[in-house]
Amino acid sequence: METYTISVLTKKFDVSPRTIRYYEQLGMITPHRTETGQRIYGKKEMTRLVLIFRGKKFGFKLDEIKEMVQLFDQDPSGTKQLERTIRYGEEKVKEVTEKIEELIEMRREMEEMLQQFREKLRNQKEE
Amino acid sequence: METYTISVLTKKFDVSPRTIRYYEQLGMITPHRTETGQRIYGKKEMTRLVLIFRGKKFGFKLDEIKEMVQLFDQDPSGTKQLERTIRYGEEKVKEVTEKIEELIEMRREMEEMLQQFREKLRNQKEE
DNA sequence: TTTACCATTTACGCTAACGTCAAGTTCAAT
DNA sequence: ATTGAACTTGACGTTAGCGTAAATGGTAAA
Repeated sequence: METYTISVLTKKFDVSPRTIRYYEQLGMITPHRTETGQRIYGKKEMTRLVLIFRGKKFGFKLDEIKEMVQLFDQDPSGTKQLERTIRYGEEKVKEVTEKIEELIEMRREMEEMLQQFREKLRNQKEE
Repeated sequence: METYTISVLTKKFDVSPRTIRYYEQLGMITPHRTETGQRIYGKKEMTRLVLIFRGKKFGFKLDEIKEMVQLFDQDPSGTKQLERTIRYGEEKVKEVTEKIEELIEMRREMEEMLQQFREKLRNQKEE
């Protein structure tokens, strides 16, 4: 079984140890410990961290990310729990879809302006 | 010519006056004033604010947004300036494109997990 | 065993992006 | 003319997300 120390993670994700411990403090990850108290991170923690940093990249707040991570990671068993999870997940998918659409619109507008600048540049060069 | 007071903007964008004034303090908008000192916001400020709030939605920091807004709004005249603006703009478009692609990948993964949960739910209901 | 590094907890510090008074001015309606 | 809402400028307060320093303990190689 693959395990990592905290220093390995700081290199893998290019963040400080403080950052990793802070996420633990918020209850987003729960690494095991050696007898002497050193943190050991397994595969589960790794996948969580990947989700966390991806979430951060898109401007989600840490407590939003915490919700999402817990949701997609705790493997709900009860029927009620399953249904709740699915509903929540569908909403999150919808939110992401909206973000995507707005970003596409944003890009369209940016390209329009760029096009105008390009034409202006052509006109200037002709004279 | 359409103009607005600050209270109209707070309703339009659903933020506090403090927020609007803070953006002015950072030099992101520069509303005109009446003789008594009241701020008046015109069309130009409106479009800037739209850009600002859109940027915020995607997790850009205010000073990043400031750069982008100034860029696409100052209508550069010199040939050198134009070329610089176009290059910068193309880079921003590229960044946005990457964000879009990653978000799409994220959504794909979310839907995969959801699909697994749905199947699990079906299996539970059959028993 | 010493050197050098990696780990731990505790705790105070810092910046961004506002919130929240306070104290005064102006506007709009009665 | 008065009243109340909306505006103004300070200035201090707050929260998230870490940074950083201090004091201490474990570990691996020479």
